[in-house]
Amino acid sequence: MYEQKLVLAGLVADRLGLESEAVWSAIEYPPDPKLGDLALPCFRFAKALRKPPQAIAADAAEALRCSGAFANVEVAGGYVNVTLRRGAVAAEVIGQAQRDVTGLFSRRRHTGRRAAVDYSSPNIAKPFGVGHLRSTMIGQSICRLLAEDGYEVIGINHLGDWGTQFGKNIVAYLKWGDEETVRRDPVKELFRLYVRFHEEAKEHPELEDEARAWFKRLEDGDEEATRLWKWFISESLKAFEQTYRRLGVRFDHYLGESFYNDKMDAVVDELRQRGLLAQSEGAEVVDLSAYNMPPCIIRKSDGATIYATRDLAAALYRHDVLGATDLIYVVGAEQKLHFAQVFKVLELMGRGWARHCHHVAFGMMKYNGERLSTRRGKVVYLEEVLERAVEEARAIIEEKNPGLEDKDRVAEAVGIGAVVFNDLKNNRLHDVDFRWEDVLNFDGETGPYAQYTHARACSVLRRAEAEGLSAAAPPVLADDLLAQSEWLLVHQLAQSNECLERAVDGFDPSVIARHVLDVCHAFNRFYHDAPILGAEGDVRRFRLALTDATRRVLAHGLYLLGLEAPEAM
RNA sequence: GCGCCCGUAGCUCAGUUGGAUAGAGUGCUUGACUACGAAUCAAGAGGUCGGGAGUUCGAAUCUCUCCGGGCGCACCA
Repeated sequence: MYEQKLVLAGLVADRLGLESEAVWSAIEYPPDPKLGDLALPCFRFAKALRKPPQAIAADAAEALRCSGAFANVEVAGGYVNVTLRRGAVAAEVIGQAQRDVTGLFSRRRHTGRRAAVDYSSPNIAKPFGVGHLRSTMIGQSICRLLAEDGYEVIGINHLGDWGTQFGKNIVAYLKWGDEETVRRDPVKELFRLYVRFHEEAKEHPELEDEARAWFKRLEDGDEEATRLWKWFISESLKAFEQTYRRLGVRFDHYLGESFYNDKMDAVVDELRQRGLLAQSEGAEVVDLSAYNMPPCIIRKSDGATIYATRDLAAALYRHDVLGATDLIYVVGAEQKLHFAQVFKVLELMGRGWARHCHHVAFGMMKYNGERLSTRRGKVVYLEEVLERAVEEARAIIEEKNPGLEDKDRVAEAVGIGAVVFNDLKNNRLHDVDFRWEDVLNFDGETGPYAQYTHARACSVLRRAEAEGLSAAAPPVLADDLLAQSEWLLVHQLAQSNECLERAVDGFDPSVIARHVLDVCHAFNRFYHDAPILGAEGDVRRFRLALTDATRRVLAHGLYLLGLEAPEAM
């Protein structure tokens, strides 16, 4: 649709003496396809041109008609409604999808930029709950979206691998744990020990002192403490990586908080040199009152650094060492103020690139309306959610398609697809209340629906191939040979690039999820409305090519969301 | 108290950045498989876009105000 809009904008801009960009951004889609395929409301030009909108619309329509570029141009009130040469446009859109789906989605606007995306970032020795799915899958999808639009992407897992909690882990392990049990199920066992620590500490507060002492030893490089700490990390990572593999998630770097331990002094020194550091209530802070924010604490009153210091060091590392031009943080909305402070301090440190730092916030995951809290042991394990969803998928396959090959692999793809899609389809910022019924629902606006539609298209194409029919390059049909449902599908496919742009600009995978659903709906409607294999000649060739284009767009859209697209299910 | 986010159908949510008659899914009622896959499609009922005021040709969208919910507001991350 991009080409068509360019042509329209250019013609109208020339005639009216406006900027092409201004016309372009005014173009929209009519509410009813009977009105046309593109619409240009002329109200906003009235003031500048000092003419009534109707006259402007008439003038613009005249220019469009003369050009002969469109099938039909009508004026309705202050609107110009344009009907495209549908046969030609359809062939072009389908051809594009078949040659290179990526090209249908993206104009690669950001080549030459490198984005460091910080996502997932679970805490070591704590369970991977459903809540972590948000950062993980939103982050993963954003990585793919940015790469699609030309960015070079670096995915970073900023593991929570440092802090006083490790003193607690060590104490609890030495008192109540054993190597064998930890090895068997590291995360669950370490977490069990951690929860027990908190329970026992209520009765025996001296445990807290012991934990602090052990963390101090860790900071001082004590051999025993370091050994245990490293062991906890490697065991936890094994478990996390298993989950990441199931989800199809991968990182370029695992750079945990501890990685920046030796990089924070430089930050503090620079802040001091620049005169940004102030004493306040015994702590060293950057005063941000001029920006209507509380001070950013750099050093606590006991001299220790804090997470803002660490995030500053991490940002500098990502920019200076990793060469990132854009820093993306996929972290919960509750940390909004923290990131606003960190970005502001970077700016005050003279880092102009601070304006390319983005906190991609998302709402909280709740369960029965309550906040999930690992500390209080309130967790829904992600592995359990995935397992139940996969079981559900397997049961449905047994019922509907017992002869399917590769049942296990497909059940895995569909079950996990349901969970992931459910998390990506809505506005990031909404809090979500986790409900089993939502996750285990495979009908309607769901991942399995999208996967099913894809498999259905594949199925038609398989049959076509078996009959020796080609789905390659579509013929150009006469406009009136195109059924309404066919055109609506083409029109939907053609909007892929604007969806990608909106998704990238807003760091919002849900735009793609919605688009995938819209394509599915349009395809299924077309599928019911028009026989594909039962048609003949050019019409059949066209419909097969359209089916093939749809299949490609769906597979790619699902990829951008991090879902698999099985060819049968 | 201050700041940010959210409020649209019974429920979960879209709404192309101020445009035409506010749309999906789900649930409910109903129709379509001897049919290229029914994990599908179609039809119906269901709305004071939280309330009120303002801005203008035009507001779910922008401004103000009130109500309701969430999150944050210095030594946890």
